[in-house]
Amino acid sequence: MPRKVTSFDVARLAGVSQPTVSRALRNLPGTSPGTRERVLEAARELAYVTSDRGRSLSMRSTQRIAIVSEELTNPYYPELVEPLRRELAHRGYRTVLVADHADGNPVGLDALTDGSYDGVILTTTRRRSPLPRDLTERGVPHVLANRLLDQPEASCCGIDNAAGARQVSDLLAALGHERIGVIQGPVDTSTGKERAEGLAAGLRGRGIGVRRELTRQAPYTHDAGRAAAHELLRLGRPPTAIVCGNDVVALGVLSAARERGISVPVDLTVIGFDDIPMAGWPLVALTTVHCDLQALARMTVELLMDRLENPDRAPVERRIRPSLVLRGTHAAVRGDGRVPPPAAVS
Amino acid sequence: MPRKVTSFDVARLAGVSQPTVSRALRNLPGTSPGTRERVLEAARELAYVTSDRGRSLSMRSTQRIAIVSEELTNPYYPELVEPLRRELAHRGYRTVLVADHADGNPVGLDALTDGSYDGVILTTTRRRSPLPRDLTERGVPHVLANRLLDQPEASCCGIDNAAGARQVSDLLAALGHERIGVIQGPVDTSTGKERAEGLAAGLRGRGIGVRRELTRQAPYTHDAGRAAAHELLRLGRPPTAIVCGNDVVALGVLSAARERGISVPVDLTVIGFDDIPMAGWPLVALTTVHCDLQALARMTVELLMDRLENPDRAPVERRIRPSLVLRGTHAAVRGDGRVPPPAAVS
DNA sequence: GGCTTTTGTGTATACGTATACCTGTCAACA
DNA sequence: TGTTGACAGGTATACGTATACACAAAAGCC
Repeated sequence: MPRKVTSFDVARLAGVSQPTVSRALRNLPGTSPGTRERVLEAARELAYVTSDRGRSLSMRSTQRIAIVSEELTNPYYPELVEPLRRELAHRGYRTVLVADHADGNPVGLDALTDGSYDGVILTTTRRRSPLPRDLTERGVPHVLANRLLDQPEASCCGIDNAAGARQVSDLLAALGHERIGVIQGPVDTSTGKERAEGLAAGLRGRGIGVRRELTRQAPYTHDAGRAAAHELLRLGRPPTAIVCGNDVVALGVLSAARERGISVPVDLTVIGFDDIPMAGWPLVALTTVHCDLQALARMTVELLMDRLENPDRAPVERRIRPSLVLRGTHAAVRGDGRVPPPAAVS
Repeated sequence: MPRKVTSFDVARLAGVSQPTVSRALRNLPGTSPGTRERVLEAARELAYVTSDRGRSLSMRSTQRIAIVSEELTNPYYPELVEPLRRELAHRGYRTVLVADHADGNPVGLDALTDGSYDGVILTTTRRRSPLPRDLTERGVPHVLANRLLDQPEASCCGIDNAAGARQVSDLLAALGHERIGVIQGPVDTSTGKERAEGLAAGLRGRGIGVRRELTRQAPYTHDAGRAAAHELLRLGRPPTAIVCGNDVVALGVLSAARERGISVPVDLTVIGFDDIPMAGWPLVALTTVHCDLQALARMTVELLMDRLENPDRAPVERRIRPSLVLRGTHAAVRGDGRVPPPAAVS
């Protein structure tokens, strides 16, 4: 087993000193073309790769960004992480995913502050999470993506959830729905709170009230959405439409409807939020609110770069405007007229 | 902005030398209880966190394992990564996800050999990928999970795909299907090859032939499965059952069937492979082959630990046995008798 | 109470790279 | 031809931790 090859080995083979190797390999000025060529040749021959540990220690920078997220089994987050990764790679940073709740314990603050990362992107932060403040105190640059804090302690980039919810309420009003069920997300998340409040406000503006007995709260999972939907659908007078905290919950509602033999959209309208790819599959054809995660990622990374360069600047907040996507799970309330056809044959 | 606090700062505050701090914080023998207490107190007061860069450089070990995988937007991989992460965390390792094809280029070999990781787990390797050999040459311990190589160059842990495919063929034969469509995975993946061959062998054993005109090949995506299914379903005599390379492809087939107004399972039986969580949703209720990814992860990590401790031992191969899961997308061929009911109401 | 053995802690150094600084060479210029 | 300056490349050191080794003090032994 050959010992790991270092820049000293390359230097010896090329007949130069170690710093010259460092300069030549990075194309810094102050190296003659001939020497540079000899160094490159030697490095190639030895299959030399610069040690990330040595470089990081010496440069006081790892060129790595941590993305903190709940388990990736929620299909929304890979969709958010991928454009973030791409955007960061484009700027020369590697991305590292850090699980939010490793085996039940909250995220290890130490793991984020041990110098492994130049910055942190938080994606599943709760409204009152102490994590951003902790990171600030320890001097780790960070921004929030997707979710926001109650207090503007950090720069953040989110979706304009109120605007999205308003579009949903406009659609439901236009379709004549009045008994509207709501399965909102967790209230300790900004998305859960903003979407629920935006929907209530939008419906109120159309003269429609949201009734407490038709409202449920569920974490962002299929099973929670399914369970909540069963509760609503077995009521004496079930809702004619169910608005969900996000798409995954909406998929749970569709599962519940399937189990009860309720036809969507004929007997029940279901609306999601996020527009994950699955929502666009003909099998699902979910009417939902589309969020441009490319734009969200671009803006988030921009904000992070700003934090890295100007750590003391005041935090800012940005919003991406979403748009309604009409697919196959909405229809006018029964007896009210025509029903849109299901997805067309391609 | 306070300068990053080091073990020297802690040492000064505690009135000891830097090495004593190192020893005390790690509970090494050779430190008196009184001194240890003073050091811990000082570390707490300064909110000291051991620098990962310094420790890694000094210890020649990062306690990090890289998991190389295609984009996480394929729902299978988060399901595999999560138990791997858990298993590795249990043994004191952090996990880092490395994208297989960052922006189109093959995975950066340098990124895996720059000393950032103590070992590598490859999850989406092709049958003839040069990556394992390269890693061996550069002395980076590694194992394969899920997929295998043609040449046994590395330790690996996979599913017994042939056994799973045989169970599928037994089921189809029992249901009376004879015109069987196959949408197999990429032939340059071991999973694609083994499942297709296993199915053909199993059916042949039951006196059923797999016809070339009913066979398609598709990458492991929903859209590819959907397109292939449309091809098969618009044939003059379409198949009565379609066996898919994996669940995601099967979901594409279900989408295509929905688009064409074909009823599953009455008019078409669809079989997947993997049993991703989505397959169990009542909305989908996919009949498929279940793979125990917990077991796969446990075995994989075991193999990797063995590589870390005995780098020169010969590679080994392990297989996890899968099992058929009967849900709602299979039925006896039409006109043959009774049809199993769809999923029951809960 | 002299001897060895153990124990606690400090000193020196390694890990692999990057960079401030210094030196020597050579071209340009008067 | 002596002076200046640019430039190539070497020397020394920093980054933050871990550990081999030295050394002094304390403890055990007769």
